[in-house]
Amino acid sequence: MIKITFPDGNVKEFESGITAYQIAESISPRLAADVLSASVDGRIYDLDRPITEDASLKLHKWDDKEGKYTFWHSSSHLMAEALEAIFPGVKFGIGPAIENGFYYDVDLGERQLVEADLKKIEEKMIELARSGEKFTRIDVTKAEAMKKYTQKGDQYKCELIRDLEDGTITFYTNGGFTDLCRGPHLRNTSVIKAVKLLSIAGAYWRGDEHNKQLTRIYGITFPKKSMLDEYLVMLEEAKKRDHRKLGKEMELFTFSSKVGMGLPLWLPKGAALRDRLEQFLRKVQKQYGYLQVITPHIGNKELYITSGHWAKYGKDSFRPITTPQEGEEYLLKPMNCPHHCEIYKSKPRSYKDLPLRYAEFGTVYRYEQSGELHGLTRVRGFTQDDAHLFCRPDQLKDEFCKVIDIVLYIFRTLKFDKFTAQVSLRHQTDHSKYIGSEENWEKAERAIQEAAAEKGLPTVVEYDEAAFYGPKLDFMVKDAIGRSWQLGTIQVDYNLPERFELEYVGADDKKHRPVMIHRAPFGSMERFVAVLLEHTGGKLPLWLAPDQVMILPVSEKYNDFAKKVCELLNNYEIRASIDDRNETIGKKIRENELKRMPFLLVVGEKEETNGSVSVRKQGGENLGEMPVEEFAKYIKGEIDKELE
RNA sequence: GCCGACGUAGCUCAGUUGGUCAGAGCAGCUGAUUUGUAAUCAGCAGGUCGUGGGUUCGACUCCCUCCAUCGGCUCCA
Repeated sequence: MIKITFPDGNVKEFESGITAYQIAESISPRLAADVLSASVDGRIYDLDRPITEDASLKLHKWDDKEGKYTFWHSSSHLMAEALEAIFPGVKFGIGPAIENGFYYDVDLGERQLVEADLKKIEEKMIELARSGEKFTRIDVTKAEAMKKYTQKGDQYKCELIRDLEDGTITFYTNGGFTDLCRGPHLRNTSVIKAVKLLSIAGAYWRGDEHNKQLTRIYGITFPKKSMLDEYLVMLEEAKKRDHRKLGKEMELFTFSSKVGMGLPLWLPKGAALRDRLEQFLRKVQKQYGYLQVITPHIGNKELYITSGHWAKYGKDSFRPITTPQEGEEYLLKPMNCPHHCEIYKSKPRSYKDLPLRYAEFGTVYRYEQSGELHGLTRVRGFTQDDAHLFCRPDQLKDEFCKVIDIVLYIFRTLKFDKFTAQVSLRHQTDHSKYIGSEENWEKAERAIQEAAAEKGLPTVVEYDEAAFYGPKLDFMVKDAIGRSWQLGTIQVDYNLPERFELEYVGADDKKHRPVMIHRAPFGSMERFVAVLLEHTGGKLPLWLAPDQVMILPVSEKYNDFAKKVCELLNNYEIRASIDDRNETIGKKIRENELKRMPFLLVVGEKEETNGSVSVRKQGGENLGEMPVEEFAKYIKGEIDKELE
């Protein structure tokens, strides 16, 4: 008999060799039907794999990450089986489960896969899934494994096997398809009810561009047809929220191939929106003691040799520009920190001066590969909401807390309710690649974690994710339809103070080296606007909306009254304008609704007589007739509420 | 940069095997209408069919080059 410990602490005895599936069955048939895989002592197991020793057991269903992972991983094998049936001789790379679904990298030789083939593969997958093939696991020796794939002529699998340790190699078979795989897998394919292959893409073998490019097929599967439908609706929704589409519709920004790819042009409404965001942040930063600075768009190459960026990024960057007479080399600034360091150095600093917080909406230029550019989220020229805090080591934690406060305030105001923070620390044992003293690193790593804990941030700690110059804290937000985006970042830096020989005179009258914090709560104005658009679907909060109020005269007879209303609202600094086109009121309402106008004011004979407006809120809610002044106060009140 | 897809009017998109196929809706302009909470009517104007070459009696349609866009890969100070 063996003892099985359940997540709730319960312990039950079972015969040795029992499987997770049998245990689930013993609890309830319903559970047995739902369970997809299990964790045995923290390692994921197939349901039919015998358990022979005392262990802790956790059963995974569709709702668990592990359950989905198993489901999709098995789905990728199912797809592989279908591919082999349709395209005999296909060679396989790797086929893992990913966050949303799975993919398989395959080598189809000379054959070209097109989108139309996906349908065929889907159908084959459904057919195979229906037949309820079992997944069976066998242990094989390295030699056997090698032999099989050498015979099959699949050099990719051979390469994978070469790196594996003998005695740990397993094969999984479903139907006529056998794959090198660690597992775990579903018991059989019949639980896969809905299949959608989403796209085809190229992917280098092992992610190395010197290797052959394989065909990557992305897909997703579900245990219920209705779940697939929901997922497809979500994808449609995501398409509607695409910031590139919204940016065009709302006339916020555009691109021009003549200006250059990845170089956004902000249109008047977009520029105004961005300006409001900047003012918002400026105001908060002022309260937190930041000092606004301005630095030029270019910097002498020497500056970047000093900072080390030239050595590390120079060759992959925009080439330097040269002065015609002296031949001096200048770089378009790829970051603001070196400039800010020189501001720090502009005069001797005392410990009493610290912390010093320099903020700048600094526009930077970075060369990104052409294929990597994407709307406003990946561009070649962008403006960071940058600031550099120079402080004493003992001030680090406090400064960190304050930065977190700013980030949280921004998230709260802009209704990013779901977020997490990633703490990126050094490799747990190997510290050879990091600059800065052991003592300072420990202090900083502790400071970040304590600050995050004090502020109640939900955090995930990742080792070996720190930059060589310091640990960092990155913020991830979830948008309204559940997608994750990385926004702000806070980074500790020991490198630049060293390289720029930054100093302050301590209370002991000796020279000390300050610590630097880089931080950008938005990340960049471009990226933030993009995420905000996708989060809100274009329905921006009132205080940010490019237009807040549209006045709709019932007919041209009331244009003069509309003008008066508009002026009055403008005097209250409300962004109002008049739709005085010669159109029916119905059409004006429809079009302004489609433009997501927050408030529509209908004015006609009744309103002119009463000096009032009839208020319609975006979406159709009718707030009724009210005096113009009252509406002005109402809307100001709504804006104040948003900014509380 | 690499692989694949795609590029027709300001926008969204039709255009069959190369031969009345240069089209529609919206937007724009002109006129009529003077409108009460999601599309009033009529007319007009808009495109070297991304670019450059080639095949052909004839190319939006077939082939090649380049450019841009989209989906990925790789990278991200």
